[in-house]
Amino acid sequence: MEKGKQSFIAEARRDQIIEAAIKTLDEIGYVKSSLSQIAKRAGISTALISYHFSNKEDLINHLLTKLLEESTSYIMDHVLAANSAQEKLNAFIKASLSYQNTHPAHNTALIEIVFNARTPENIPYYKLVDDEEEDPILAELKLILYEGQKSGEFKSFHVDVMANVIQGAINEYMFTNPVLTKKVDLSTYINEVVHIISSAVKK
Amino acid sequence: MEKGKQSFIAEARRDQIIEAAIKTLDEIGYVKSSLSQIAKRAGISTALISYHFSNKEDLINHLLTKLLEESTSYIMDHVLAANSAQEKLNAFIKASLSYQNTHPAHNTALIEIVFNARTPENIPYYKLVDDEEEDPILAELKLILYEGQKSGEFKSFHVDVMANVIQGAINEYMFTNPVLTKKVDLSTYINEVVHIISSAVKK
Amino acid sequence: MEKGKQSFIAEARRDQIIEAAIKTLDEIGYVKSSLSQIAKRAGISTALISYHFSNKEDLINHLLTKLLEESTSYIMDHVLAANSAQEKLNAFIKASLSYQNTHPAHNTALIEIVFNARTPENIPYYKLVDDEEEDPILAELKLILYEGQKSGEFKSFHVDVMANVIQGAINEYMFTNPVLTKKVDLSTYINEVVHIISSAVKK
Amino acid sequence: MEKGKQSFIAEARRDQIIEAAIKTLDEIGYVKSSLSQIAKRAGISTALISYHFSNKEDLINHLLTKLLEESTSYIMDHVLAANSAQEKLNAFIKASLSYQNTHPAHNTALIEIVFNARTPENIPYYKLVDDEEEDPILAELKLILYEGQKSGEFKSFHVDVMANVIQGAINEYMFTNPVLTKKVDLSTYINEVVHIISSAVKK
DNA sequence: CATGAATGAGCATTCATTCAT
DNA sequence: AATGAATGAATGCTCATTCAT
Repeated sequence: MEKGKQSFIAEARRDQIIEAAIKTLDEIGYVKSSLSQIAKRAGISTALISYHFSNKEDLINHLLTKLLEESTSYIMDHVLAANSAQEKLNAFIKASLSYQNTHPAHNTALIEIVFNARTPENIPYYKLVDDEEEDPILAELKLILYEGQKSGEFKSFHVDVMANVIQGAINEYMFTNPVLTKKVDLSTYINEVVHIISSAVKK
Repeated sequence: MEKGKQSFIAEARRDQIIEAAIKTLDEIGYVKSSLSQIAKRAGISTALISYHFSNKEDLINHLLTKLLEESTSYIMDHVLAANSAQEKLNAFIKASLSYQNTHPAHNTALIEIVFNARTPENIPYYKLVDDEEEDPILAELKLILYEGQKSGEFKSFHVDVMANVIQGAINEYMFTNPVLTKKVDLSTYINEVVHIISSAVKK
Repeated sequence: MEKGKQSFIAEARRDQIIEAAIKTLDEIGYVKSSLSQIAKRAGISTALISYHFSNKEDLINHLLTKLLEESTSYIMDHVLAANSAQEKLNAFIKASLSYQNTHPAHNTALIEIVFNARTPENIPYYKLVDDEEEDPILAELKLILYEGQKSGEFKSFHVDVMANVIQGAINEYMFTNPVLTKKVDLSTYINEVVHIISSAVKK
Repeated sequence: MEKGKQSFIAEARRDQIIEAAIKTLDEIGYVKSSLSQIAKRAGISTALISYHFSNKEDLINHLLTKLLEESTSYIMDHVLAANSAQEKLNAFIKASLSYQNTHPAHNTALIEIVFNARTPENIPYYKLVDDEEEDPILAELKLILYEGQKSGEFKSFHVDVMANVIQGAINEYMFTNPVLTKKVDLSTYINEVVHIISSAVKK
């Protein structure tokens, strides 16, 4: 398995570069995150990044995919462990918010990319990612809400809007972290949001 | 009053530059919004921007202040016209969301700055702006909620969290504009959010 | 004429850069002629070249245009001063060869560009320039030959081929300069070529 | 004879690389012909080129030697088959021009190298190759002219200049290929040049 | 007040070359 | 013999800023 070994080394480097990119995005933000800044944090030359990724865009896309997959699977795992629609919804909220605390750098990196990167046609990523087909998280949330309505657990409401309100409650916390955290710690925030949303959907 | 006249001209220039900056941010995003791109849209030289603003950061900060004041006063005006806490809350939600539609370029520019700019110490603006002291909007929202509770209109809930949930519901809409808008138009979204939040706060 | 003065300065800089580019091409060849090498010879920063020319390609094209115009007018001036077809032909050969001696750096720069530069579509310049419509020199040479035949000074021959043979005799000298020059100096070469070509065209 | 076998393999590799280099030069020109472009066309790694040639310059020089030897022997073969000086001269012209048609890629590669490569001292190759000692073709051409004069077939003329004129007539055709070819095909060009030169040398 | 001219610093990327395997 | 991995140097180019006019 010579080849397997070789790709293992390359794969390890790519992972290392991606981790360094996350660190860079977290520390100095998207605008200043040049290849040389990433290389510095990875302890390698900038040319090596170009060797392993065809483009800066290519690197960013790989990074974004990784971050999305990671957060998605984290949330999915917790949702799948729950049974009723209400429990799944609570698990969804809790996991989404917990992820921010357990992976702060990854979370910041995700924000930095989504709100800064643009396609070559100048379309911001934040106007792309919430496409239902491409965002399994949003799809899952809507599924939970639909099923809860079908099973009679939840009352009637506009699913798309409710999903957006829930996502907003989750996302808003991570943007306001430092100030709000002083007053409201994460577990309190989770409990309160779960309570507010529960009473908004429960029959 | 030669000096007064000069200030007036200078002030007009500064406004012109700021308007061009808004247009630039809206059209090509923060990352590509160089001084020369802004100057091109203002029909002036880049050097003139440097003359009127000590820094690019200085320009961005003035621009941000203007955008915040503008949206703040827009929302405040609508809130002040309402009477009961519930009416004020509804007005707050409606005005916040309407602003996105009536001032799309300003709104996009605001997002671009908040999520891209960082202080010299590399602290992202989105971790700064929701400081209660600096964000009169958030303060007003909390005030509405407090007064509603005091007057008995609203039930008991965690005001900081509820304020965050409401802000989240508002902000989330503007990030997901293109996809969600196809399904849910603004007035529907406003009605639904008002309904959801109302039943979450009403006694 | 403020504006005239300003463009005069800019024009002077552009000329200075173009002269430096000629020197650079002559000294180190096309392949190594980077903007920084040109800037070094001009005693300015590379950024200033980018300020005055939109592109490296743009600079090269301006340079090429200048070199072609210069050599063309040099040759034309001498041809126009002659009367009969034979005299014009002799003047053409003499002037073409003399130009190489009087403007050696310009001549080398011309060769370097023509044989090295390629269009974005990868077509070498040397397959472009000898287009009759774009190369007034070749057109003039053919005209002389045609008129000589019409007036009865010259005998019958294939004008396109004869023109090519004459151009070849001229160009070949400049590629082999150092070696041939040791044996055959320019005036000897001119005399001999004039003699050879004369007897090839004369009736 | 292990070593002999190894040399044989190595020699085959070197040839393969040289062939790939010719293809590369023909397709994308000297400036863009990087080792990686050559390696891609050879189906090997760039490192292997560095293994078989000490330098890029070394590769270019081997390639040039090969191209020169090839065209030289092609022309020589045809010249040696002829008898009288006049026949030899005609064969020389015909073979030189035919080679361009029968080996177009090799011919283009030759031009690309000769007009682009420079020695470390920045002397262009086109000012080197026509050294009589290093260019057996030019030597042969002069020999034909000398012998023709000695045998009384040719009249008196300056041999060095005449050789240059003939070489110029040959070389010029390959630079102007696309435009001239539309009007004058190769066999016509050969016939006309042979005729022009014949009457220039014949007694 | 306004600009054209100018620059140093930084950018992403490519290159020829080296080296361990 | 052959390669993937790695790098320092160089490329063309853009940027925010300064300055003389």
